[in-house]
Amino acid sequence: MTKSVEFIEKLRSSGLRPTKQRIKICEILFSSEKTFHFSINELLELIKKQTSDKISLATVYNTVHAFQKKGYLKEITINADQSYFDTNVSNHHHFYDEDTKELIDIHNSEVGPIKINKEIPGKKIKSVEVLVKVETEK
Amino acid sequence: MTKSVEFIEKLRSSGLRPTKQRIKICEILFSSEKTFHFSINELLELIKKQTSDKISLATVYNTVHAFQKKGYLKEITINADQSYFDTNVSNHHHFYDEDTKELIDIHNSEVGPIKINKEIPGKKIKSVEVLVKVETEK
DNA sequence: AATTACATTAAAATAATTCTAAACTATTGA
DNA sequence: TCAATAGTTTAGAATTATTTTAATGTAATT
Repeated sequence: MTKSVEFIEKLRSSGLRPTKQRIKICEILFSSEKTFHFSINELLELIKKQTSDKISLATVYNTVHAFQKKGYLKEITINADQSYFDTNVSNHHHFYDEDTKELIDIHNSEVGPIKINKEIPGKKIKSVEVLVKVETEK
Repeated sequence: MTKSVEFIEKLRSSGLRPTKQRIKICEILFSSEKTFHFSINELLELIKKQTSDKISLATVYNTVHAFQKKGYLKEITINADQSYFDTNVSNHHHFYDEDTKELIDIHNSEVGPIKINKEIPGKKIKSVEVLVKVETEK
């Protein structure tokens, strides 16, 4: 359980002013060791549940994007319907169940080395992400 | 170069009425051996260029989704901004250049076997897709 | 404490996509 | 062949996610 002072430090050190909205969002996103996935609307719901003073939708968008730019959040793109974010910013992969819309982490160590036998001159690999689509057996 | 009669056959055999809109879209998408990626708007542009009678936006959406459901198109999700579709429905992977927004196919044979050392009881793997993000070297 | 630069906000704007319901057309079967 | 029907197309309205605007508020700097 990280404390507000640490979030203030984290924000300030990355050039973001520690406003009460940002601190609150940090608390929601980064207090637990456990990482998780969320959509903007799910985050809004969490905010509503955890605080009485409301944070505007625009601020939630701004903050999430700012955190993403700083590398505190990672965007996950599963479908084009909506953006999802991941508080796990380490290099990892995902299972996605199209039936249940569930998204489950696959740790990097749970995927064997991936060999890409194709090169494009002038282009350098930044990341390799695996998405495993699954179905729930009936 | 596939001919209209074949598209009519293809449509009919998959339970889709061969309307002139669908036949035209088939011609645009499936006439060449080469596969390609497109967004709905890009497809609209292609339609405008290749025919005088216009096809409504709703029909383009309907048709693309119908073709996707029948397995003639595959949706590719790179970012949440927009949907992209691929006329290459075989199992394959992609390079994506975030600088140039370019999307390049990686044939299945160009990726080594991918070992997923994680199982989720009750869930069966349907597909394994690799997205390799690249940057253009400056 | 005053200034300045950055943040937050509600509301409006935008963009992609879906819905609606009326008009149209391919198919079916008398 | 032709009417009935079931599926299709369409323009435009509706919806949804996201971004912009511009006014107000607040943290940092002097």
